[in-house]
Amino acid sequence: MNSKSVALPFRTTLLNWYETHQRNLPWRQTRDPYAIWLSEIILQQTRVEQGQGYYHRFITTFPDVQTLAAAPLQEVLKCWQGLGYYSRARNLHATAKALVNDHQGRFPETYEGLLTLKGVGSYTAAAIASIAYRQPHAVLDGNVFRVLARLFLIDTPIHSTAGKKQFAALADTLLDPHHPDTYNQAIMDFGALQCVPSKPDCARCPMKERCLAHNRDAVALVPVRKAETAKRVRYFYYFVCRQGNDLFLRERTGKDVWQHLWEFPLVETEQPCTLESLLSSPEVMAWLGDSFTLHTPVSLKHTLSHQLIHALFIPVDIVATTLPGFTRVSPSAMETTPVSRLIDLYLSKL
DNA sequence: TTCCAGCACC
DNA sequence: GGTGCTGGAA
Repeated sequence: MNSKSVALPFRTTLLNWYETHQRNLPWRQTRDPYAIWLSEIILQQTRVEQGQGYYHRFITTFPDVQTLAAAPLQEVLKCWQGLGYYSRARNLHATAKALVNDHQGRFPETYEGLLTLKGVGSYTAAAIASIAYRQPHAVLDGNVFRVLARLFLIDTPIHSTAGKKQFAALADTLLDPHHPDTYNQAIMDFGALQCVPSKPDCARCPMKERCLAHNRDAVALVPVRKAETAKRVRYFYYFVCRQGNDLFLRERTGKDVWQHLWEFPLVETEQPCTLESLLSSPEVMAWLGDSFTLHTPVSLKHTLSHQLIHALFIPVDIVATTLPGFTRVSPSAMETTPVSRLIDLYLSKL
């Protein structure tokens, strides 16, 4: 295959399509690296429709890198609550502080410099370099993998070492070096709107004549991904200790999900267990004290990328006014306390 | 109810 | 290579 001979007609067709189909997104109205960086971090693993509301809240609350750096992490996490992959918010905050403290609040102006930022990998570095600085770096996100795998009928697994090399080389050949910003946004929009993951409308596709997957009836077969590993199953028993309208929570620490988010007293097991056995454990007895009132437990199932959590929320009115190791949180203080989607969902059902 | 899409770090 | 989330489509 001679990639160069297909690059020009591909770019032309793509840019023609983009002129009439491009999405109007708020972060496309700027070349401010801060705004572009913020939008790209939010959009990692996140759909544009969901990301827009968060982007608006962030850019309003933290209009520049100085404001973000000066904010407490808890405020950033609260703004991020519900978006998932909370390390993105922690890295966002850490990077803002590093930029302000060590680089006068200015962003690196090269791809390699951008790569040194926490939370910025090859995709995000290429996106910022091309969109904010118009440097010729091809982005390779899920959309681009899909478009290229279909057009050139590539069945190399996209995340294998060989696949990454092959797709990166191809993407670099196709990139329009004079308009890397427009080109990159065009191919991502093309993947998001036209060359969609399932049942794309190939009859209306401007690329169909030269799409190998379409011509060979193999659109559904590519891109190829590696089989994913089995999910870990965990059982969470949350004791929702209540003192009047107040609740007791603590911050999650350690190398696990939901770092720095807050939660109720928790017993975790690998196997399901009975409420009776939990109530006889010394830890739980210490939380509940001698006199308490149990209420009907609420069961929720929560799926994470590599885990399945069976959660049981057990509301208990307790007599004690303090719980060692926990913070007593009033309903109004809950408004500023970041919690996981799981706990948010439980609270919303009350 | 299940499946699936979407990057970075350790 | 394993791990971190959520919401919308199927």
